Amino acid sequence: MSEFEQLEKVYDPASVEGEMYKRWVDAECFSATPDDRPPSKRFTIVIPPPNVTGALHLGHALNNTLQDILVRWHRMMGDNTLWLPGTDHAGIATQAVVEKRLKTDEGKTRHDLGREELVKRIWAWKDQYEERIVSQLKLIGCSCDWSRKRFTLDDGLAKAVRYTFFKMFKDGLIFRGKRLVNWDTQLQTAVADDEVYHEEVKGHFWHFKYPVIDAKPGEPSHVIIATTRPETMLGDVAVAVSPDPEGAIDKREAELKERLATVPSKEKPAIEKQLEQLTKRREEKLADLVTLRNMANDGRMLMLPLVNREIPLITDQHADPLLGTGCVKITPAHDHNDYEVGLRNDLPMINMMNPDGTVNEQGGPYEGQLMFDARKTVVADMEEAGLLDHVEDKVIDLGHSDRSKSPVEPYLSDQWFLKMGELADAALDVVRDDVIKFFPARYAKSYLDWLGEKRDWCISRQLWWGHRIPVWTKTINLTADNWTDELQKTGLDSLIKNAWGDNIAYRLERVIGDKIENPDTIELPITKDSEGTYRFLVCVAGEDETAIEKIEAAGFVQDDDVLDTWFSSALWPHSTLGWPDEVSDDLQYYYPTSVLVTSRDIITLWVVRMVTTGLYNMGEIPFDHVYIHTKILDGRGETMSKSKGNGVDPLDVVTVYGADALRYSIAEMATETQDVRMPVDYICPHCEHLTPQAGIVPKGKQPADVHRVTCSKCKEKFATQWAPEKIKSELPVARETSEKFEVGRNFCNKLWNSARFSFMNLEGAPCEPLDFASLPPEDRWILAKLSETIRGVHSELKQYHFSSAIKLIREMFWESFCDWYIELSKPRMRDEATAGPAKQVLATVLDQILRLMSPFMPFVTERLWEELNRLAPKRGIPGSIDLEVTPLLMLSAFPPADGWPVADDETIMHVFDDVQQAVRGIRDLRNKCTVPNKDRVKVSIKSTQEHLDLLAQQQHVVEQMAGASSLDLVTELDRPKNAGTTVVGPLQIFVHDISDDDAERKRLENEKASIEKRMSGIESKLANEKFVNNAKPEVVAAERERLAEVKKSRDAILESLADLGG
RNA sequence: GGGCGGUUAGCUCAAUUGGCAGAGCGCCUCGCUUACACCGAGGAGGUUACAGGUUCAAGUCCUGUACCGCCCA
Repeated sequence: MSEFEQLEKVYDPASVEGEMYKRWVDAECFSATPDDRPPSKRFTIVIPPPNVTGALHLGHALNNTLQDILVRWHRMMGDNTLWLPGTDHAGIATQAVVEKRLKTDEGKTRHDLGREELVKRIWAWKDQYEERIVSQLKLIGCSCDWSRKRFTLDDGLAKAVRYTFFKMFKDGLIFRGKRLVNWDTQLQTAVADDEVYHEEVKGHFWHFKYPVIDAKPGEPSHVIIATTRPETMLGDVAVAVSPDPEGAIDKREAELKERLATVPSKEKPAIEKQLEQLTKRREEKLADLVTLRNMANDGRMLMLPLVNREIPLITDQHADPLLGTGCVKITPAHDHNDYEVGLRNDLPMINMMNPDGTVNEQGGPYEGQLMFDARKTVVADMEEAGLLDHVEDKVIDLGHSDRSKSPVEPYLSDQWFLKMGELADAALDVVRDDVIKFFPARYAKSYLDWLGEKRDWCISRQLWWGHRIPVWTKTINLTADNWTDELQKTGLDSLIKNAWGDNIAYRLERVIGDKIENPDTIELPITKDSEGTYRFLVCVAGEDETAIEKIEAAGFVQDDDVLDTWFSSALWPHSTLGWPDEVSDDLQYYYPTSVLVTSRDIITLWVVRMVTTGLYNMGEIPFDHVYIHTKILDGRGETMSKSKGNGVDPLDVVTVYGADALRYSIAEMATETQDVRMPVDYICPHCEHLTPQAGIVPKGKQPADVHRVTCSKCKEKFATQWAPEKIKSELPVARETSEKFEVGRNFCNKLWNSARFSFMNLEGAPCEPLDFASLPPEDRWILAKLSETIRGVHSELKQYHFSSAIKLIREMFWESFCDWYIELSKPRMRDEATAGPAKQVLATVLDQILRLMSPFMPFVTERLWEELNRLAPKRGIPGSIDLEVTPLLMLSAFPPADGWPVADDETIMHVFDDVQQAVRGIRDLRNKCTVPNKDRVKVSIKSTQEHLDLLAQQQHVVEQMAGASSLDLVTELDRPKNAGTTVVGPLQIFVHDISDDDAERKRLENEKASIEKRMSGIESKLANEKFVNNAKPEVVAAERERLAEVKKSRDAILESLADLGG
């Protein structure tokens, strides 16, 4: 006992983690360089770049821990392994947080600052949070090649973005068009569908009358429409009715009748009621609906009140004859459904809103009012005009911008789009053909379904933070006579002749009214027929400053918009490796990457787009595998998010429990199908009492920010980590954590202590060839167990089954190695005659355990490896289990994929299992009869000679582990007096002098009852002819065997009862 | 409205192809046995959400219902 005494009794992560990480960095363990290893021995992951909006939370910890496990595993398997880190600029999200901060801290808006200054502020924010993010990743042990860290806005990536955009523009894949988008009136930008969340709010359903112009006899003088957004009537262009009201009602009736026939009787009344209502509707409304339909077909017009515009009554399937009056107003520029109706019926699209959410000139007298204010005035005016029929209350599912939390307005605006048709086809094929595999496989469906729709991708955002669209525009009037002069004047002639080089592409759009003609059909020269207003779009690739200067000098103006963040992240797997630079060894060597590790909600946003652009730019898929991992939800099953304030900072977990504990727990949580719930607690900074977060953070999608919390015990106030700096400076900040991480901490401590025990005994451990057959059974057993576990871990990790892999390790380590093997080694270590091989096997097994655990728990294992190297520098069993010992664990070889076949031993596994059963039987008896732990007991086991022979080899195991002073193995035995009795398989066990007859009889009666219950179950199964005839023969045979075993046990119990004088 | 998941012990989750429903935590009993009380030994705890169906046999397959996530409209 010398050096190893310095190991503390309890593992202290803080004293180890920083030192170990530094050691790895100093040894350049993380850096990757192309070499001559073949593609099968390369492993690459590009990190899903965390966005720089804020610090990382547990979801990121999970995502990155799993990547690190894979990366460390492959590195230890000898693969040339690269994990490329970086961050994402996250356009709207980051701009929004900075703007919010600007507002709260300085009361300013972005317009007060101007574009340049705001972008400067965002860069500062980015620098701050990127640093924080990187430090968080390092703290949890991520072995990224930090020298290759990238950011989606850095120069290399900007270049990739411009080249891609240029190529797409040139290939005619990018176009500009009017599109209905979700408009955030506060941030004044379009927001993507995924940035909109829906929330039910209380609203109203206003029923308005629109007068019919020149109603014929028998026709109504007005139609009634209902709307939840009355102000949008200013943009109405039609009213639609059902083209086939009879048919629609008939169809619904038929459906209901069919359901009525099949549903259980208790549900029938509800359907009958619906049928009744349907019949009533047919009687009361059908005639009116038919009249309206006929009016529409006859071209009847309506007078739109307030703005006095004539609009047509039309038929369209969007109008549901079963709802309301069957009439629906059509506002194509302000409603997604109506937009479709507008396209179908070639209706004009009247945009009645300004970007700031006020009514524009189309709203006539309402111009300048905020949409919400216009709602009130419109309703009041309609009422005054006698055109308000009635109002009802209604709950409305209203879309809100995730960024500003304000309701979004559907809004018709100019946007840039990427045509998805052909791009999507290619990306669909690679997944259909299994060139890219999803784990779990079912997620391929999400990918295919979404991409199959081939919806054009809106790539423009009205923001200041991001890659600015590299297109310059100028509008000119051209006639057949002047066009050559005009082009020359602006310098466009040389452009068209391509005199400015390969870095320029242009396109002409003809402007007709507020519509833009399909640019594909526009060609020069201009003729009499094609005279008119043209918009010239010029796209510049790369950073051709000369070209840009010329264009701008000619009066061209660069587009204000920036690209959707996903446009740059779509290029991430190849742009980070050096594309589009032609000479890039990295790109050649490491692309395609091996696996993308991410969460399912990002499949359509990101995975799809990486595949698309990877194929487009590289002609190759970006990764072979996509592993979709679980999501961590809070204790109530809600997604954790910074804005909700229910997230957990991994740093808190690392501080309280240690990085390895965090990683262990995460690996254990990473199961195949389930999201995991994690009840979170605040740790009171005053009294350390845990206050559950669930009771504090309000439920729902749009909760109030939680900044101050009162401790549920000491009633002192503290701040949450998501609170603004001001509050944090006034109140102590509570750490957030979850007891789930205790599991990991305990595991680390167990490992630490089992190693500590080993170190106390390992000094002078030999390393010489050993004859397996001559080893004691526990050695052969633990080595067989180890081999089996190694194989299992490989197999599970190959399928990304992290939880199963760590579970196998846990079972082998804790239940086999600690609970049995170490215990059994104790007496051997004290005896010089047996200590040699015992030390050698212990060192070997511990060596392999550390290697197995290293990818999961790199810090503690590295520290223990250091100690193991000191005490037993040579390990393994030469000729059988050859181990190369390297100074750093993370660079040593992982146990081989096939385990150690030399150690595989089915027989010993079975026999040892039986012995364990016997020991547990005795321990159970001891416990039930409350025998103190210290007391040795006399044990007799009665069985057949065959069983006893096997048991005899392991007599010492039973004696030691069951606390037996002696163990008699006999074929015949009279029941010893006051013995506790039990039956384990073929063994009848007697523990002497621990019971009395009455208690024993009672226990045996209970056992008899339960065993007879089992027996009769099997008997009735076997008595069933159908089972015997239909079930697989091996199943029937297994049942017969079970029955025989159970019968034997029952007989043994009966015998014991008889001996008791029953 | 459509799609994908989920509902199993008090809690968090497992359960290969349909074939004896498991683990960890918590709980109960006992134990500070010289690695570890962040531990050890033992134990209790289940109508697998609900209603039908297929099958010799259903947590697992089929149909429907309810509730919870998420994605897409």
